[in-house]
Amino acid sequence: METTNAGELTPAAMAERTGVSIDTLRYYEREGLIQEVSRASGGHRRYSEDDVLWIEVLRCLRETGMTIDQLRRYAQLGAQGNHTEPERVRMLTEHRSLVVQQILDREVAVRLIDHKLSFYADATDTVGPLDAGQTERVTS
Amino acid sequence: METTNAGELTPAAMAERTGVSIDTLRYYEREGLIQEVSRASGGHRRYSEDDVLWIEVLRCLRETGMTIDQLRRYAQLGAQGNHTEPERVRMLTEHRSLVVQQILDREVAVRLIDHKLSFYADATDTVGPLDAGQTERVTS
DNA sequence: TAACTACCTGGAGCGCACTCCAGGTCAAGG
DNA sequence: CCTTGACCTGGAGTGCGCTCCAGGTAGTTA
Repeated sequence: METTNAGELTPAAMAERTGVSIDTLRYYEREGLIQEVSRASGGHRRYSEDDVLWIEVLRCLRETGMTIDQLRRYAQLGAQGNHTEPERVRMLTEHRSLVVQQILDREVAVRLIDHKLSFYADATDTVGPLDAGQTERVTS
Repeated sequence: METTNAGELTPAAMAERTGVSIDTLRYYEREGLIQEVSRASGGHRRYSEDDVLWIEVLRCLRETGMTIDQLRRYAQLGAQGNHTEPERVRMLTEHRSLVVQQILDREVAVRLIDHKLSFYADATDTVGPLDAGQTERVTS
């Protein structure tokens, strides 16, 4: 096996660590979400521990609905230096309120599901035809 | 204008009420998510108040990640009568735990964003070059 | 030396959830 | 009667985020 320095991860190891597939890692790099991944002899990628942290940030933002476009912008701002901090803060603040809203929406969803479940629990098997359709009453 | 009975909604009115576009309403119907929408003369759809409630349930489940395939299955179970209740309960219960997990994930995301924001707040404008990149330290 | 394995690149393909379009119908208003 | 506008249908198109593939290279193992 090709020698691997301490703290350096092969693509396979990186995929294992982060749960992001090798293809997706390359895709992120192509799209400008990850900069300058170092290379071993033969051109093989070697990811650092910092790369791991960065991927975890990307995934966290991505999984909460930030688009690839926005992630690219955020990454490029980071690469451009300190003067871009206000814009990065703006992006994070905006995304934060989006995520907070997602939480609120999902809390509503859980309550709706619970309501429907309690409806089914009450019904046991003595329900009439009114309950058979798509629209047993939802509004409490 | 074509006569509209009380409590009946034209496609345009339905879109307005539910925030779901006319095209998407038709798409849902084609896909079997909505059954037997009534028609006015000339074949124009007329949605009922029950349809409104059902669409709101669909959107609630859809927006929390239930796929069209699963929604179709859920809708068809509803149309098949009471004996499908156990399966519907199973689907809702499973989806519920997915949504709960989404909430937990998003709470983690908010904390991560707050951490990064507090990092920026501390930095004011006296930061060194170490902070410029993609990977200012994230782990507390 | 030959085979094997992990990785490389550029580019095509895919699944999902819509979204749009062409061409047509039909009731109401002028 | 003619125009207008909301709606109809079947089917094609779109954008996003991956995911896969062909053909090639470079170290390691037998």
